[in-house]
Amino acid sequence: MHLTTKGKYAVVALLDLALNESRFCFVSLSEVAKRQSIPAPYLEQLFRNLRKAEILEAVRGPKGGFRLSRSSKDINIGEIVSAVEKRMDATQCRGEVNCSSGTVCLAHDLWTDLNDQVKNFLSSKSLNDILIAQIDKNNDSLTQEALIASG
Amino acid sequence: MHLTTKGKYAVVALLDLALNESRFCFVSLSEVAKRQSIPAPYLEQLFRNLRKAEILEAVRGPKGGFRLSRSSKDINIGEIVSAVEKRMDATQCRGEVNCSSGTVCLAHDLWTDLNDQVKNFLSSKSLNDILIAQIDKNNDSLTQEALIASG
DNA sequence: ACTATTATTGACAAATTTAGTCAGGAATAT
DNA sequence: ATATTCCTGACTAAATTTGTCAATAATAGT
Repeated sequence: MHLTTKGKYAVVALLDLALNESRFCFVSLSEVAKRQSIPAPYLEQLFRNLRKAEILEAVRGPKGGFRLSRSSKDINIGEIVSAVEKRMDATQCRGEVNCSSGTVCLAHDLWTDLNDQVKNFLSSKSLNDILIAQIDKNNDSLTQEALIASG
Repeated sequence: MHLTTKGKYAVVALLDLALNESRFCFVSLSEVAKRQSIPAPYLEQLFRNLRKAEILEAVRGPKGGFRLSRSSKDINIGEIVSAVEKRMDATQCRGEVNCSSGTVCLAHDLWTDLNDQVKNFLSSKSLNDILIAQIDKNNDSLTQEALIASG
């Protein structure tokens, strides 16, 4: 089970897109890359995968760019991560499929369960959920600061 | 967050040890390695870490070998995995600690939560839990077979 | 004391994966 | 036309994982 910068970059980039897109406006890859400090050519690779997974839509040319192909409420973190990560599945015992045959893999169910656990967690969160949580948090800290300042 | 063969080998090896040890008998590394098809010199590295983490005890010389330093009920999968995996922590945003300073990492809490999720799951399972589950499973399938055979 | 067995240590090497780069091409608004 | 932007495939470098090796230390049995 591998969660690398790919998955993290992808999620952050999509959050950035969700924040900065408007219905009729596409956001260029280079803007996102710059704002989030992600190497642009690297992000291209990731966006490629996200487009294949029908999470992103693109338009070429000037004023072109990317936008989410669905509402941020209907895109969950799990699908983003598995669109860009190739080895997210923890099930494979040493990469071989015939794990239960031959020598029994004593821990097979353990890894299956862990896998489900992670998958369920990531699938239960939408892009929008993350944004809301972040905004709430900022408001709280602003309120805190205001209270302290006024205190 | 990386779960590699190291973590999997370690868990399987300890399960093997738990199954094959008796209170006064140490099991040699090479036996475990052979039974579980793990390259012995590689397993040495892992056992080194498991001993440092005080999960294993060793005795050298003939009739020497390893055994669990505690009851299998008191060893959880989480500590085994973190004894051998160096990058299990998913929190770090691109490896940097100062994530929340400077540019805000929009997804920071997400990865923290995921981390907790995995950590809690793995810590909640003891070696013994896994063994019991496996034994129950085998009994069930034996019962199934017996039922089928008896027609 | 000698021998065989087994763990201990540190360093090394190969294979794989991740992370990042590059050059050229295709679409499109102006 | 031209500049902008996405699209594609291939490539490189760095890091990590996986596995190996050789020499040493401890100990049981003889």
